[in-house]
Amino acid sequence: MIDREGPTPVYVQVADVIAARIAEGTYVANRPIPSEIRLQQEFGVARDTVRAAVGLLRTRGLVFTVRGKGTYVGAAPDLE
Amino acid sequence: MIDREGPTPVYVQVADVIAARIAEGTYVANRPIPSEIRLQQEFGVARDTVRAAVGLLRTRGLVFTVRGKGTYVGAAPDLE
DNA sequence: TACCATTTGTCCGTATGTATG
DNA sequence: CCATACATACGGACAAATGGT
Repeated sequence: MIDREGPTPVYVQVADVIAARIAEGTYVANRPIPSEIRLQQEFGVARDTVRAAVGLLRTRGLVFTVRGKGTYVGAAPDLE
Repeated sequence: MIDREGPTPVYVQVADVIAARIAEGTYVANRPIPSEIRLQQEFGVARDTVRAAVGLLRTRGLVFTVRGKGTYVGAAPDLE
């Protein structure tokens, strides 16, 4: 699932997979995606890499993160 | 008790000590092992490290964890 | 009901060391 | 040298479940 030989960085590949799951509806709006630990276990990558991937998605506005809770699909709510 | 110089990661050493205590009967089946805070105090390690150690034991099926309660010796009950 | 202590779950930031391209 | 990636380890903050007062 992850190609370590190709030119695309692993963290970008992980981000792409998660983005695809969001697009498919595997990960649903306002629902959390798996935790960093789960993701690094599933993809077999380091924490560094998972965090870089999630950071990318956050930059793209695909997810937002709430400290102590998790990372959610969608745009960050103004407040609550 | 913990060797930070050797090749064995600290979290593996902690896991080994806990596993030994289970084998010895110091920690008893269906009874909780000390909390993460207690363990990090005893071993002088970070919570991160304790959680990695407990995670190992969980993978080995030696313990199971219930959020808000603790980590218990034995196999996880199906339901209750 | 409300509050509180304990415990685990999750994320954040940092740091060190190794290795590859 | 630098970016990427892995592994380990530290410390902190906040969230949520549990159980008791």
